[in-house]
Amino acid sequence: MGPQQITATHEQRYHDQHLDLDFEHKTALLDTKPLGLTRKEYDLLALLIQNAGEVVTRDTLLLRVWGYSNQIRTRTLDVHIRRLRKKLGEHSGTYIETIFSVGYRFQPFRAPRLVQRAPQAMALGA
Amino acid sequence: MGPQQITATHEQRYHDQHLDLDFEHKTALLDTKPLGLTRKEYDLLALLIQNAGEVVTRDTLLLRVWGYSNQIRTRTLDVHIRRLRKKLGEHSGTYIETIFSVGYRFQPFRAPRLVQRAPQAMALGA
DNA sequence: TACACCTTTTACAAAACTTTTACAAGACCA
DNA sequence: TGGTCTTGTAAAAGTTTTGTAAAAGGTGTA
Repeated sequence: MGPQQITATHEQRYHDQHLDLDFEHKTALLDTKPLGLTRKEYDLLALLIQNAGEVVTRDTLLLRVWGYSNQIRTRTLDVHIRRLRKKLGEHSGTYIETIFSVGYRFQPFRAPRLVQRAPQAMALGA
Repeated sequence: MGPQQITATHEQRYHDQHLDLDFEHKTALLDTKPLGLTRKEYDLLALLIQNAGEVVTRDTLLLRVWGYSNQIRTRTLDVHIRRLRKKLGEHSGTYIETIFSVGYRFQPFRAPRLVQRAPQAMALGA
């Protein structure tokens, strides 16, 4: 089995084991089923995914998704993050990470390393 | 049974299990019965079908079917969609999808996947 | 002209979506 | 550990978009 098959170049799509985003058509699938994101939810997720692996600042998110300039106090980002996580279901924990006092980070799915089975007894002594 | 028989090439016809459109003669059949569409209704449905599977923007619909340029506020599209759905009857729900704040999408009919029967016991051990 | 049919508008209801509010829970630091 | 700041959450409030029924407006035709 090669490296994780994650296609996240600067192209039209994001793809990993569970999640598929089509940036051109603005659609999102989770385990092949439409995720049913609203527009803001999609924009938010897309921005995070386009910066997968990197922290995206709250300020950046509020600016890029909402057009809010700095210094606006609102909880709408948090609420949208929450709804996104809800829709991502059991994988939300591994996907969207909170960076305290900074922002959020999307982390591409990585299958848990397969548990290495104990090698068959091979007369290794002991 | 082969793949779904949907004929939607760039030709003269659309065909699926219930619906038949003849683009040349501008006729529409639902379960072999004439659908009795008016001209605008037909144009609307035809345009949606010619973009089956993809979202067609309200703006596009208003432009291509009505010749309306942007920024015209009218509910006529909605009214026509409604009458189309009515004529499509019980299948309207699966055919014409609303994409909130964007437009509509025609989705070709797909028979519900047959429930896979449990395979006969095959002595797989255990 | 009168009728039949089709299209558009109007006005409101309903649904979908977004933002705020209020507070709980969690994280960080002295 | 207590205080303070940040994030999570549920629910309410607000906004925008779509659905719907009915009326009004057009168009063609006998």
